[in-house]
Amino acid sequence: MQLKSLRLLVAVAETGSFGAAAKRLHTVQSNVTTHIKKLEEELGVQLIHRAGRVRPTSAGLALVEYAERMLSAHDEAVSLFKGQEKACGRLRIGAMETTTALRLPTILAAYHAAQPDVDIQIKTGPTAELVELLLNGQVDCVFVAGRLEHGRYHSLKAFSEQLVLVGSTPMTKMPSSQALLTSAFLAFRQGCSYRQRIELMLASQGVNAGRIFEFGSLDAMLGCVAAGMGYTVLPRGTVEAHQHRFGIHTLALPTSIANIDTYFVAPEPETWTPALASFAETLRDAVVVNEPQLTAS
Amino acid sequence: MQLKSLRLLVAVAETGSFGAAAKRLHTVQSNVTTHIKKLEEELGVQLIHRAGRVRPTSAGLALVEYAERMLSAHDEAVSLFKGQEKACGRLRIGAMETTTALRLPTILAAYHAAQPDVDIQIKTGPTAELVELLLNGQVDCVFVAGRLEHGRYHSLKAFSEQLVLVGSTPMTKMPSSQALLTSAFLAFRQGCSYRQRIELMLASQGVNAGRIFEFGSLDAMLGCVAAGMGYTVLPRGTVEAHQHRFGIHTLALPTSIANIDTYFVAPEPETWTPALASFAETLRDAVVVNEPQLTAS
DNA sequence: TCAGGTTATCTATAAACAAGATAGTAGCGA
DNA sequence: TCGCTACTATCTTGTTTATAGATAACCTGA
Repeated sequence: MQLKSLRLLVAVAETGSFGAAAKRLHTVQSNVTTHIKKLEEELGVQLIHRAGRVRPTSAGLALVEYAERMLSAHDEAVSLFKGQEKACGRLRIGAMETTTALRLPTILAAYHAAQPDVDIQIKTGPTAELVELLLNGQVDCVFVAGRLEHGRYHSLKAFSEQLVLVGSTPMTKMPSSQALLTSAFLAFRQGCSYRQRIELMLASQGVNAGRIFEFGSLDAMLGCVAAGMGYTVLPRGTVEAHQHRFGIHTLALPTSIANIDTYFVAPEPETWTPALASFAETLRDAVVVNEPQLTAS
Repeated sequence: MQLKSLRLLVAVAETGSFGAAAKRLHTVQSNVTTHIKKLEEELGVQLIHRAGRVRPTSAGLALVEYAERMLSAHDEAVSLFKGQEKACGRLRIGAMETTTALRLPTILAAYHAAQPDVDIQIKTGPTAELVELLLNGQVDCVFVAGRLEHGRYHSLKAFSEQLVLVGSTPMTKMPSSQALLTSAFLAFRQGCSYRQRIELMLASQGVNAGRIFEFGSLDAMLGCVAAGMGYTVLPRGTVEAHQHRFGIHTLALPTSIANIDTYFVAPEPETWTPALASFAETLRDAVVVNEPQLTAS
């Protein structure tokens, strides 16, 4: 059973004529006859009343209903890839908690305005987890800290963040090693690249990582820092966006530790759905506006 | 885009290998490559990651979802015709009010027990209307009074009914012409063959059809007869089935007027869905039990 | 019965397909 | 780094299938 034959069957049922069906689908009447006949032989049922008025039999009518389901699914699938201008379908994005909170809203708003027919799904998690999701094909693209060395993946430097130390009291210089040792550190769960930076920072101060509490959400973490539970390390922009809600204070970190780049990573562009391609374009536009010195690889 | 290619795509996505997909669908690996490649060219997107693990790209995953919709519709359609033993789908039956009330329940119960997966739809109406429905393909088969002369239709004498005169008082002989003239007659709406019999009966008594009230339902009609509104003519069996609920009385009519045959009419058997074929069989069995002298044409 | 329109059949050409053989490639382990 | 293995891509060949056009058969309505 071929989609071509079913399309002809539907056309015959609708036009009530083999010739008209042939014309509609740009072929000749003899081919319509052949296709219908083949369908009938395949199913062992007469599908079309030929004598007098040409119209579908009960069996034909029943098949037409299924044919319409198949054809509409087919046409929808085709429009997923060949839809002109407007993309449709689904876009699954993986992003770090901080990126989701700070950077994505603007971009998603712009994207949704451009492509209202795309269903957007966001999964948040630490870098390592996101890379895993991408490798498993459970998301279409991710925003992670650092480019993915794995070949056959497309990386685009999306955002540059400045990490700052966040505490509950104003700071003018780095807390003493003693203060750091006795304080707790709050970080995202295992795998978050920011957490590595915390450990790096502590090491640079000659302090071994002490107690590190793990959090799943940004709000919870900042709330706890504000409550004096300890320190954390976050992008400056993220903190500033929330500073009016929490009683928190920041301290700049040394450049070598502070600078952290967020990359947009996705499989090769040849594998992109129009929805993803369009998202990458939206992202590129947004990045160019913010910092013209973008790097693709 | 062919169903065959989509089936291969799904198999590749599920097995994670071209060779395994080929084996599953009883073909060779080179054909799988060709089909997938053709799909990719057609859609302008890479569907399968070939390097390392063979797995679908985001685009491939999206297409697989549509493919599954198409294929399941296809398989369902095939099982509609090729399903062994159990028929499925839909059966649209047209029947007269009296047949529906008196004869169908038994048959439908037997049919439903045999074919539980068939959705049954009943449309009731007078003979002329039912024939119209059948000719238009809006029902799959009908029960009507009299065989359909139109060629290319399959007729089977299903039931023989004895029409009786129904009134609100006990009758031992035909009411007088005078009584008939001053009485109202209750009948189904225009097109009901029983109504023609009423007029025939009145004519045989030398009376012109007087007031005839039209009803849409049997219950309403019998209720009105019981209330003394007038006479009606109905199959004996139908009346007997309802006699305990209404205060009504019957009088046998002359054989020439009384005998009326109900036929099962459907298009040619070649056009039957398994659901309809199975129904015809159930009916034939039921008819043989009741009156072995059945006639098919 | 005839005319007009419609479907079925036939045929030659072109295209598509399936299977097998072979070449190329990535990943793995020594 | 070097094979080894398992996999996909490509090429070839014979066969099947699709297409368009011409023609025959058919039905319907006048």
